[in-house]
Amino acid sequence: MKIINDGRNLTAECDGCINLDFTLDCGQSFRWEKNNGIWSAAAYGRRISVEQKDEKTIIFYDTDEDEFQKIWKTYFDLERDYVSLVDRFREDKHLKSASEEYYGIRVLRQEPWETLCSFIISQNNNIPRIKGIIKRLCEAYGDDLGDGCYSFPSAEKISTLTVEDLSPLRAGFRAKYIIDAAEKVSSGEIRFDEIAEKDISFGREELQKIMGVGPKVAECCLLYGFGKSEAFPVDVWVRRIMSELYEDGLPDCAYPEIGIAQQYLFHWRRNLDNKLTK
DNA sequence: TGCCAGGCGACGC
DNA sequence: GCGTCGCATGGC
Repeated sequence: MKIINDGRNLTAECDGCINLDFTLDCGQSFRWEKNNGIWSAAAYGRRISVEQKDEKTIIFYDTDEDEFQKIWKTYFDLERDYVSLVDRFREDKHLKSASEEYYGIRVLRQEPWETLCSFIISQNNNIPRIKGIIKRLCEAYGDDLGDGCYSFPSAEKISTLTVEDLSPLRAGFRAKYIIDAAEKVSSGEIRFDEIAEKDISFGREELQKIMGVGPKVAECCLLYGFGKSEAFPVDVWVRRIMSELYEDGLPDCAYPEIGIAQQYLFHWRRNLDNKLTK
């Protein structure tokens, strides 16, 4: 990867297999918005805008090299060799179809707290509404970063709130889960540094101590928030894929990064139904 | 209109 | 341990 710094923006020449449209709108992050070809969001307390110029070139607006190295390189998983990884996925027929149709999906490395909270909100919910709830949460309790952009409110901040305070979010039964998560995280009962460091099974147990966090939410949090690519979230779509195509389990070529394989399969299967109903 | 959504907790057995 | 049900809300 080559970085060009013109003093204001950074241009990254990636190795390939990167598609922002797929990556930022494939159900792993709920905060990105596209306007005039430029994707914008807040992450890690900063506002960031990115634009894809060609199949390998991404422009990072309003950042600097230091911030890029510390945050965005990891956030966009730019150091992983997706070209080789997806080549390996192609050994399987269905994974080949999924990864060719959605070539360039990357699994983002989001903040653990935002990821945990977002996937608590995601349960028994649909993506447009998940986005709305998270947007209202950030606007109500996040920091104003300018241009109508708000940071994701910290666990400490949310732990001072009540279920009633969250009622304008219209999160329904999930509000009490958000509060419980905030309390356990801010008190140190759940420690993200330990989860990041230790084996995935430790993270599974720890996260499921939170009310409203079961196997699926924990798995999403470990995959998207802790970069544990061996995590494998099973939702209704992945369950369908498994029963329709992989009754005997995933193919060997999906291992050990089965979480990344899952992201291709999830998006592929979900959009198949969208196409059929249109 | 009714069905369903990137599930989970409570409950009954 | 495992199956079933209710859950808030609203997108389609």
